[in-house]
Amino acid sequence: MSLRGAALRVTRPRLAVLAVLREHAHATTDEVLGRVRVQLPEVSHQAVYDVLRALTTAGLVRRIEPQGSVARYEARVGDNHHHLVCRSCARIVDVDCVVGAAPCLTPSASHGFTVDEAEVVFWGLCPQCSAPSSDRKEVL
Amino acid sequence: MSLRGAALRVTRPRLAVLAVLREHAHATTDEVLGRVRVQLPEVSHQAVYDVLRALTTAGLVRRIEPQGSVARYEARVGDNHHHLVCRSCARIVDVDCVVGAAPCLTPSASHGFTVDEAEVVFWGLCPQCSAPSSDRKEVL
DNA sequence: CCTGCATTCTTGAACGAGTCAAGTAAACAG
DNA sequence: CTGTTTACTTGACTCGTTCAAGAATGCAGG
Repeated sequence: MSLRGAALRVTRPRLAVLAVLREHAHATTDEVLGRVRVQLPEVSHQAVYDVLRALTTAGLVRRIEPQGSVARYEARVGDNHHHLVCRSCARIVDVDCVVGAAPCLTPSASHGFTVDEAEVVFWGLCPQCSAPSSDRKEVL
Repeated sequence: MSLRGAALRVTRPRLAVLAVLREHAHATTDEVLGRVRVQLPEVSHQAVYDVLRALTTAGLVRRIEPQGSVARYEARVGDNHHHLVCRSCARIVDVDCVVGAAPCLTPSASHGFTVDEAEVVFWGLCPQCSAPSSDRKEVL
């Protein structure tokens, strides 16, 4: 069990949050709370905040914050993958590391910084939203 | 005057905000407000929020929101440059487009998305914070 | 140089994601 | 089983940002 491996106590809320994130990537705290409550109706919102923070700190979960969105979480960690975000419907999909791999993740001039991660977000329109007159779902 | 070019009325608050951002890149709304008030003590915080939004919409200013930070603004626009952020002191510096240019800005699999922008944030430690025992300024 | 209207600014309240704090409950080492 | 440490519950609160109504200002046209 990954919780034990991270020296975290195994509790119902933690197991439930992990299960939710494995099923539903890029969920917001609120969405996680809602889904966790299907199984554990009594969990508090504070518990979910605490759990998400603990899991993030332990590296079992990754927190992302695309512009204009509240924090979202995903259970896919350790592979430094990136995200593609639709400007229209806010859909998020994972993309593997950009082509050419490593060279892309080095800034041209690092100004003396020791860089340990390159975070990439691709912005655009998803297939549904870029289709001329389909039943797109506009955000807002 | 860039304001006229963007079909925006020329007002004191707008001129002041633009001037501040040209001097101080990556300033928060609050920092902008403080600096603007040196010249125009009466401006309201709402005016600064409105101005920043108008300038951002007009493309005269760019809004960035690094993880864990409030919104920041910069007057350098149109060149899709990226940012290097220090995990320790939160310092932000600009970096030109990553090496190799264009190829880096194409996701390996676009899942049908029409991508129009690749936003890159490099995380690490600035020279001061990565120096062994200098007088680093920790954030927090 | 005026006039009038649309836009912008002032004032003050409200919103919402996230955090703090104190006390109760539960995990797990021994 | 017991005790201690770590989680969770409850409820208040912070802070960046937005909303709303009315006053002020920029500027096109006369």
